[in-house]
Amino acid sequence: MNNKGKYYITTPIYYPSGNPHIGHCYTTVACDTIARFKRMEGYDVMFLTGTDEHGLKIEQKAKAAGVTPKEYVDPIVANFKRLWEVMDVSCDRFIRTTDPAHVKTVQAVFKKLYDKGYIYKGEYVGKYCTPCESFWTESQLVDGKCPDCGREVIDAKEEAYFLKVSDFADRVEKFLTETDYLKPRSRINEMVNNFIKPGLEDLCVSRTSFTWGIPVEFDPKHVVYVWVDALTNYISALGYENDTYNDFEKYWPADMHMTAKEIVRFHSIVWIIMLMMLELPLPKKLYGHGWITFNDAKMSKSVGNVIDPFVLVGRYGSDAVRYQILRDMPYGSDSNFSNEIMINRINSDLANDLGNLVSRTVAMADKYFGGTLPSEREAAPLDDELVGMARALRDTVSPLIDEAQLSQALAEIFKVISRANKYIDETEPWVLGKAPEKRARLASVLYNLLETIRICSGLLFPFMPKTMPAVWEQIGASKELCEYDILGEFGKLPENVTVHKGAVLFPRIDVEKEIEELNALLAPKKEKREDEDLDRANVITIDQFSEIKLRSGEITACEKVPKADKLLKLTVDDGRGGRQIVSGIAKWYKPEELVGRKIVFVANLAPAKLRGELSEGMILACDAGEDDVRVLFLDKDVPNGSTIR
RNA sequence: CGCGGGAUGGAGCAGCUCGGUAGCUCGUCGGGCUCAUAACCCGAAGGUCGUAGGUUCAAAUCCUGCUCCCGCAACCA
Repeated sequence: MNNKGKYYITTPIYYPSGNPHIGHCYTTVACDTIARFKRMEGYDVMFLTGTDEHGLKIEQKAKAAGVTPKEYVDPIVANFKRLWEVMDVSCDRFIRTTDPAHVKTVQAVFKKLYDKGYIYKGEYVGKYCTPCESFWTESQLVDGKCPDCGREVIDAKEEAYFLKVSDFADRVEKFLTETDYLKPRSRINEMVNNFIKPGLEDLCVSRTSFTWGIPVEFDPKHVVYVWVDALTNYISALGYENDTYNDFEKYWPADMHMTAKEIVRFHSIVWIIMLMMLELPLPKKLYGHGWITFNDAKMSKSVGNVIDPFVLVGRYGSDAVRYQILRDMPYGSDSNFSNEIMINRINSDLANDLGNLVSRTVAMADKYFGGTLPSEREAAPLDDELVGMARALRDTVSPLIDEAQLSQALAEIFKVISRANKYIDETEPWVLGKAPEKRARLASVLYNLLETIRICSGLLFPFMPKTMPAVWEQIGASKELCEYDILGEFGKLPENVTVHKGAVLFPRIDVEKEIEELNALLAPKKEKREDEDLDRANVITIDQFSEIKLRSGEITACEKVPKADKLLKLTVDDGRGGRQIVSGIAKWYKPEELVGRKIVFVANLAPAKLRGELSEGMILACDAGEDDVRVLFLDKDVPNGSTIR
């Protein structure tokens, strides 16, 4: 194997506020497959993944759970690592933003950008509302007053550092439109039209309102905020500005950053600008993939449709899960996931086509030749198409891998597998087996099949690293015979190859039975327990509760807020002359359904402007299952304005 | 008129850049085969290519209007 140089590939670092889900699996497994393929091709690969552990949300969750942020995050990070092990993810390095090396790099990068004048302490005149203790930008103000409480605001200097991204707008736009960096290309317009053309706003890169983060060295009451922390992982993990690692020179720039589409924005604009500021080489490719959706809804913890990857792997094996999610994700857009889709895919492709092809081929070699092929051969024109396809396969697949077109790559491989199944029908080995004078012809047929399987399984190895070695064992191929260099050649198995019948590679799954069992298993009891634990850990006193003034009220008028698809504007009789409340329930209630109904509202909530409409209070409603919300209605005879306690 | 993507036989998708036979996978039905994990192979049924116009000898493909879905952004107090 000749060395072709280096290849650096990264997943995003994941936010460990909850356990990993199937969406994390997709990105990571896709990168793993590419990493394995590039290694096979002879590249010196660095495959990085990790976790992004700082931030307000984790600080809050930890507090609620009564532990330190690090204590909160550690077991979740361990879960990520365990999942990657179970999924056969061959990452070379795992970076945590809490690693001392990363901390050191972020501080150095922050200082460097500051020294170069790209990071500055916010000096624009911020508007500050003293009672609310909140900063506002000019554009957020309502009639020049605090959008929260409507009171006067004063000029104040915001204590935050900003990254001066605006100066680089032209250069990033040029980079995005004139290079091959961002894929799929349709995202380029999206980025340019949405974020660059309207004018890039300087990015807030430090916070003083929470402490769970990397302190700014020269101004320790600030912690570094999100993107400067998170994006820097791609270079801190190589040892840029730290001594823990030392392969920055070797691996940077990245050959492939892969992310889901929602953070393409930060990887295509902010990251590029940061690197320009640091005068570092720019990464070569960013692929923004779609989401795995479940019944057409975005994968989300709150909707409760998370498919536990551990359960799936436990039932079908890591290779089958890897195969399905990679096969069904179209390039650049979303893919739908359901138990049924997964099982059907496993059955039809892996069990029926691939597994069965291996099984029938090996069985025939066993039956007709006692497992070892004789060396006589007799070719026929019928062989040409299959042999041609198998020989060309490697060079068809390889460029697809470079473009992260994994689904397409699998489709190409399975075309050949399909052709091989057809070839068996055409050549009718069972007929040849009955005629002693056709021995040589039969040997050729079986040999062609075994060779086709060798090539396909070799190319499938990066996708399904656990099962393919079992295939090699069965067709009598050593690992060396499945190396990349000879996957483009036909006829590498020894003439007198010996097969070994083995266990069924991918057992067929009984769809209906399996779905029943899965549904029972995947009932969302786990989520609920987590919620309960949080409730118990997060108790308040009766005094705290009584600070919230709940009152009854009657909706006397109701209309949609224009240009807002979630908002309804309610006029509520509160027994004191009435008030207006804006509520985000337009999706579930029509205005006319609400008029005349009695509801519960929070009477002492700070007023706010929503989409230009004043809202004084909040009406109570509850989550009612997946994507449904029900308002709490009261009996008709409750007087308006009564205290609720 | 905030930005973008989509609407193709029962399901999921390709085709549209460079107009001229609507293709693939799954499912359904019929047949073949028996080496194989009731798997494999062949064939058939099934599509006004969202809608209304326009350009053209000819439009799924180009142009215009409209409807509906889906992301992002704003907004769920």
